[in-house]
Amino acid sequence: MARMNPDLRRESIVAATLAVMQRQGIAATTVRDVAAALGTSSGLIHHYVTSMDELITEAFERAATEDLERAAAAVSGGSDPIDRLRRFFDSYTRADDDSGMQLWLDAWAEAARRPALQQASRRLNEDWQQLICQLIRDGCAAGVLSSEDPEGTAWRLLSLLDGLTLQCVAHGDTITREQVALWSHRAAEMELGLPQGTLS
Amino acid sequence: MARMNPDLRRESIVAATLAVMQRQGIAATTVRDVAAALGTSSGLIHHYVTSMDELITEAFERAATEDLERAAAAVSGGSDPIDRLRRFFDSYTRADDDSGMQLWLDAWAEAARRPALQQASRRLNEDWQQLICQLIRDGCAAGVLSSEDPEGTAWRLLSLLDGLTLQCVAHGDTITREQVALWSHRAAEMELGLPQGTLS
DNA sequence: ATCACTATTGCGCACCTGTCCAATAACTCC
DNA sequence: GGAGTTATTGGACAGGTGCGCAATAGTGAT
Repeated sequence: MARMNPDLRRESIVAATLAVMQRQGIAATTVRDVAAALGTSSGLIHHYVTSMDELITEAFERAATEDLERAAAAVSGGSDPIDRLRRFFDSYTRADDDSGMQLWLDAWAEAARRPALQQASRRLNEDWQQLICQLIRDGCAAGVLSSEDPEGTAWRLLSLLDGLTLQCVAHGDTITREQVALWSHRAAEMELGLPQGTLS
Repeated sequence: MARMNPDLRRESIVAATLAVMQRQGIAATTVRDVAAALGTSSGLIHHYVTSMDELITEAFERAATEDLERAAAAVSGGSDPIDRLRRFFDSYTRADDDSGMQLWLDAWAEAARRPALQQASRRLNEDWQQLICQLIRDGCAAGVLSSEDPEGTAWRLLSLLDGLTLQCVAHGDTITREQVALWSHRAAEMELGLPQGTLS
């Protein structure tokens, strides 16, 4: 393989690791797979990364952070709180494929055994909850929706989305993506005192 | 190791497998670990079981089925639907430790790579949903609660419980068991047209 | 053109995995 | 007691794992 700028090389390693993780799952991601995906040798990976654990955590953290930023971008701009809420559910529900969520399933399961991964996963979940919470507070301030416990409501909505998507990804089509969207809308309408159908 | 009745032996192998799975996680459970837990040799395991995959699926299926039956037992008897609902949430929320739910996290993550496990997991989830659904229908028939979509409501409540418990188990104490109970009660009250505080 | 530097290689090491199998030990029945 | 059955053993096998390291090749400065 041609020589490469170290920063770019490290970048490409993390990117390749992420791709392998999404395809094969965290537990089945090996140094050799990542090297093969890059068309290089396994030794090179260890020249840039001290351990496989560190690499996996870093790749997950990057992917998850990008997801969050995408959601944050989706709800920014346009000041109608109801519309921002709609856009939030859209960005969560309309993932291109299941690999993103499958990565979360892996991370949750592995968290108990990988402290660094647990810390990253935990922090990112709290950020998601804060994103929803802010959306609710803004809507309350604007007077278009109501919640007597924005923090709790945000946790309930996030957990419901996680739980529904989980069914979707882990069990094939026990429930469909359309149902995830519809049902999370219904729950949000109940939580926020909105007329049924406002979000769908 | 002393000779043992084949049926009892098989029983003990599945039980030992389950114990190892709960301690180390599904992915890290090996034939040798199970054999060591029993104080026997690894060859013995394969004398009773055709493959490791089959063994893991069987152990998970047994543990999960027992959980479900415990919940079903908790809601049977006593005909007050509200009280049965309360008992259901109690039995789900008051697990002795986290290892039971951790097993579910593992199963959901592994489901994508183990078809037999996915099938078992899927079927058991549907059974849980049916259990809740029947509870709701009974309450509707008795006129003490209302739901215009019992199937959907059951999926939402189950997914919410899964999502909340997930946060609890995967992320330490991001949210507490008490909050899981309280928040799922709130959601159920909203879903079923019950006055706030009915279930807590 | 020669040098120092370092990105990259590819193999070796120790260890782990599921599965299989001949040998052995323990039990039952005659 | 001897014979037949089978539960149990312990190691062999082929393959996989993360990691380390001497050797190599490409690069920029002198």
